[in-house]
Amino acid sequence: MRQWMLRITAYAEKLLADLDTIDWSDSLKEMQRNWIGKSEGAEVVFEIDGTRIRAEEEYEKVTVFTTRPDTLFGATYMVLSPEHKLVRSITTQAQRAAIEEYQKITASKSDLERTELAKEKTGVFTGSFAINPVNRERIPIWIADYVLASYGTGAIMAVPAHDTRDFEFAQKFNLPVVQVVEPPAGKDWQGFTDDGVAVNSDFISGLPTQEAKKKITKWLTDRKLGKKTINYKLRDWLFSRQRYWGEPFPIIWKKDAAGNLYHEALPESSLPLLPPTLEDYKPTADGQPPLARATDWLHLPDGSLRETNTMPQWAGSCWYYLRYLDARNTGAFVGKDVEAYWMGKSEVTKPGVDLYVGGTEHAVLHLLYARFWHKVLFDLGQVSTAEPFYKLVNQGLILGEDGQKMSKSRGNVVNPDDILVEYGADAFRLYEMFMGPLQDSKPWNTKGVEGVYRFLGRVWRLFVDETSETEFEQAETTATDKANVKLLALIALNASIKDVPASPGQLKPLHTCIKKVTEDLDAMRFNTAISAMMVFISEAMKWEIQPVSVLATFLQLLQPFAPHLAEELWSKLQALQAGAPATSLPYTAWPKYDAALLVEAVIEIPVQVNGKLRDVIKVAITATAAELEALALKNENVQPYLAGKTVKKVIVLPKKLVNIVAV
RNA sequence: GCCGGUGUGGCGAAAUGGCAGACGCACAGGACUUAAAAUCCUGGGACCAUAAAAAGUCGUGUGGGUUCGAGUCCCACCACCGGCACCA
Repeated sequence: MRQWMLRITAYAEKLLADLDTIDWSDSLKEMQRNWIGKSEGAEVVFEIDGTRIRAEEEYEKVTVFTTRPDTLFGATYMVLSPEHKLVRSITTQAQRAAIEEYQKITASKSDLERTELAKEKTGVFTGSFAINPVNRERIPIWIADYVLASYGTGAIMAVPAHDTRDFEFAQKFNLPVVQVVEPPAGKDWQGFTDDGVAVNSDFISGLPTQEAKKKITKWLTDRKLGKKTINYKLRDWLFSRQRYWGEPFPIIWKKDAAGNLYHEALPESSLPLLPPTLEDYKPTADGQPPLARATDWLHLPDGSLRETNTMPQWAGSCWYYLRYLDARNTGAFVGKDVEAYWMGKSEVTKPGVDLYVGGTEHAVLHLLYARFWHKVLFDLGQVSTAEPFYKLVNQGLILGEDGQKMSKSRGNVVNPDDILVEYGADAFRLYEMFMGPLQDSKPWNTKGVEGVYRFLGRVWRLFVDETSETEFEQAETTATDKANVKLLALIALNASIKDVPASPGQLKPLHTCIKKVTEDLDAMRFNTAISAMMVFISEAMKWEIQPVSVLATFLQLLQPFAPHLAEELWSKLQALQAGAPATSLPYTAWPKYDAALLVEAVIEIPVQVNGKLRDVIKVAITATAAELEALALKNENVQPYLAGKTVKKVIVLPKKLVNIVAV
């Protein structure tokens, strides 16, 4: 079957290097690094003994990949993957049956079986020998399924003394183990896989691992027996599917004069290419993808044929954030100006998507694929930035009430719809933000929703007159038209809310709250921002008169957390404020706090003796270090702890604390 | 096995190296009520003590270390969560 691949491996290096330029969590970056799996090493060419008849002929050769070329002198055998193309030609007559049997067994195993049954090493000797290029030693060539055809060259040199897998294999099949690395004192050289010093290795003996690698790689390169190589675990991306639902490829197939097929991209003028309407979405009888059923669509007037594979689901998720910027643009996938405005860097916007919040389940696939597409578009000059998502936050998983992952089988699923009906969207939203840090996984607790629901109730009662609410409720029960919005007009504000200037004692808690909420929003610490608002409300409930200006500012702070409630109360407040323009909350300027209002005249200073708290004293904020020290030393709760001791030192931090060191 | 993260009351959690447990849940006591719900007030880490308190001792997974002072910094270990896993 002919399939399409995207050459993501060509971007492996950029995808890896640019991780350093983006603000993602370490764990996420690490997952991508592991997925890309860069490893530096060398390819080494081994000749196969007995594969030439005359001296002037070349031997058959096998190339292996190793990250430890410095251990080449310790290679005591070689392993090819069972699928390696040379296996057939080098297998001797005596070994042929055993080899073919082993290949058959391997082929019948799934990838999963091959790795899960990995405890015990298996393999078969081919009967042939390779020649170690550094010392001309003959080493046996085996095949074994612990060597993967898809990685490196599909062949390895085995150094059992310094590789765990090779060591296990050598033990099982009684192959020789030769030490070529001297570990640090106290460690056994057998199975030692870290860096050490080369031994028994001719011209690299005595060199530390890193230098030994360089020297032997150069030696091999000079003699054309090998070269420095970088390998990636990242594979090219199989990008076609044989089903209907997916974007069709804008590709057509033609025949040249000799009758050979070749393909061409559709011109930009015939984009976007839409899928044809089909009655039947199944593949054709002869195994063609469903699109082949649309004969009118399939055949172009000039005799060429359309590609019938479709793209996988990933295709859309790789660029949707760009299309969203300019979704109605019929001339391009996104307008250049629009793209530059939203994705480019400016004084107000960060480069790329400002903030991307998503779950870890996308850590390697979606997030790597999207970065790849974006980089291709960037190299084509179609987008302004090299990365799509400079700042990314993984929200934590909400677990069931039992602390387990929610799942139907466990029966611990909480349906948001039920919560919305019971407590409303504001309470639901507020609770999710209040539960704890955004990035953490944490268990759901419906009682906790009641807590924030009660807080919203307190906010409501701070603003709304109770008797008017009762009237509203009665009117609502008797009303014939339940949806009558005018009934809401019955709800009146508390008489204690007045358009009067705020006192310093009222401004201080307000500005404390503005500061905390502002800072916490920036750092996405929603839980502590909400806590600050709870503290403010408890305070404001104690006041006899609530100035409109103070409550209005509070609503601005509440708006991002509980938008519906805040907007409703805001509209009521505006009626009280003479000449206030009728604006909607999200369009008002975010409040600023006045640091001067937060300063305390008298503060509490903890007094410690040898680091232990003994008293707290109240002092003027202006108290000097000398005054604090004097006050602390003569403090009656402190005195007993100084009795019979000498004061060695007194640590005084004005506005902070006093610590007396006494021995 | 390797990589990343997290360990603080009964529970969710706070805490620029400086009063551990803010805020919330659950719980207990009280007020209002004929009663309940709702609401409001009060209490609360553990231990020891007491009629009740005060005072005291211990306390942020475990063991060390740095510091006048460590939940916070350093070293070792344990447990849990997530990811990768014969990648040479």
